[in-house]
Amino acid sequence: MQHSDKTMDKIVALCKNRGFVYPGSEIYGGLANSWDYGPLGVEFKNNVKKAWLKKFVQESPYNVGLDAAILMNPQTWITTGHVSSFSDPLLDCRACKARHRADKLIGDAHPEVNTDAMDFDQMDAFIAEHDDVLCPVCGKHDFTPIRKFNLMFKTQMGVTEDSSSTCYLRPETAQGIFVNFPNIQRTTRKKLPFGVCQVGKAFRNEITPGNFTFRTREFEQMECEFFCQPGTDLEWFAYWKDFCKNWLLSLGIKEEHLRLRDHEPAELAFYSRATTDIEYAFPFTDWGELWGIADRTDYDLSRHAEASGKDLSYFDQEKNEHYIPYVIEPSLGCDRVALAFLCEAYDEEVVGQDKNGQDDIRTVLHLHPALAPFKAAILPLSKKLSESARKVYDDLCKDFMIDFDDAGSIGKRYRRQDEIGTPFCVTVDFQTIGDENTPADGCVTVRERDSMEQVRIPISELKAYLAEKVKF
RNA sequence: GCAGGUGUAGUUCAAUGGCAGAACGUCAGCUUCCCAAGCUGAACACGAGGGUUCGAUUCCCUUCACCUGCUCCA
Repeated sequence: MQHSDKTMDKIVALCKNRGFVYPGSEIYGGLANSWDYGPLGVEFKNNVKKAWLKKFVQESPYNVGLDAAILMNPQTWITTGHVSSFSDPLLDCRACKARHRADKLIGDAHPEVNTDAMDFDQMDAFIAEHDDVLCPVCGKHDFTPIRKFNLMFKTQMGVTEDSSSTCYLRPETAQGIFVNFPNIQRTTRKKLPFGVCQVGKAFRNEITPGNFTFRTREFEQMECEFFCQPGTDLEWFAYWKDFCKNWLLSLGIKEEHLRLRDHEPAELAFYSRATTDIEYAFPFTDWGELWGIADRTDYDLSRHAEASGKDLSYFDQEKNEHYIPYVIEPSLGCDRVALAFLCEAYDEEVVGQDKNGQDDIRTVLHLHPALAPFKAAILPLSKKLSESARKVYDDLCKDFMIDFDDAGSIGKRYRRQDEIGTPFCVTVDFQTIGDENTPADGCVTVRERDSMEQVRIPISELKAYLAEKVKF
């Protein structure tokens, strides 16, 4: 598949046109960078989540699920450092208007200075006193004061607006898992290693969101926190890297569109021992991060144990000792990976020439059947067959999400289904029901999206046929 | 938030200080019946607010959204 500059525009247009994704609050002029998943989009995205949960929970010998609250005790975010440091010390160059991070500017000019130990006022003062801290763009020393961008959404718990009720929308889902670690371990009687998986919304006041649903302020994460014995963490780190990559490949992402990028030591977050990003070749950028797989050591549980005063250690029966588990965190952006699947699936095929000799283009989403919004569409060959086709639909819809369409020519309906990624079209024809001369054969034609090949199948076998084809 | 750019049906494009057009798409009817056929008809747009003007989609201001950078890392 070749992506051109226009590819992303076309995908966005298709999304809006067919009901995958609409701009949020559109009738009021929109809301910056918010997107609503339409009727097809919600099916698709739910399928993405289902496929993730299937491999990470249902079929996993290690993992269990959780759905923690978005609103957490605000102390959580003080403990994690989000309240104080989930914000970047940004300042602008007055001369050229470029924006920089103050800690990076200071670090560049004075590598010996530990900016992590400085607060914003100290950084401001340091820059004012050292005129060798220069703008990397224009080389001048003329900066605005540091502006504080706290990336957390604040809200009030309770009806009175006093500060004691300040609450935050979670900026990551992970903490809901960490604070529940003892509960989950006790109730599931799981022994290490085991993981806890969660799909849920998180909120970040990004300075610059963009690229359709790639970076949004409200987004959905699919995270696993995998707890293991210290010392085995790097082994498990490698295991989950592989596992995650294979999940993407098994759902149709091509290997050449994926890249595993190990973080340099300097790039690592302060709590992380090792981090690898799985990146995808989006049409709008060279590589965009899909999945961050991090070795978080015992940082999170230790901090929570310390701050809460509760014992979050694990008792290892075999070794007869208590210890804080290490954590491997594969964290996947749900909206991002959904977008990657769409980009991967999008294709325009030349399927012949029209009557003017122009290329006849078939737009098709080659989605994995498990991800496709509709598994099949029931298409009566003629409107006279609509009633019989309805019966097929009524029966099949109990087991599958399917569509019914009897408007327009059969070719047009095939194209519509191709464009939304429906893997199978089932046509009910005159032979299916028979007439005074021909006995009914009770068969329908099943047309496959990618090959466009057709097979005749008895209606009685249709369910089993589809079930086999769409399983993941 | 800063700098630059862009806003006309769902989409792609027109035109205009004085009734905003087309194509494709959508819907209805007729017809056809296995890969965007045909005919007839219909619905649908000047991003929002304000100003100048007899009159603004057009000129001015504000705002909102989108695109490109800075920044961000799910």
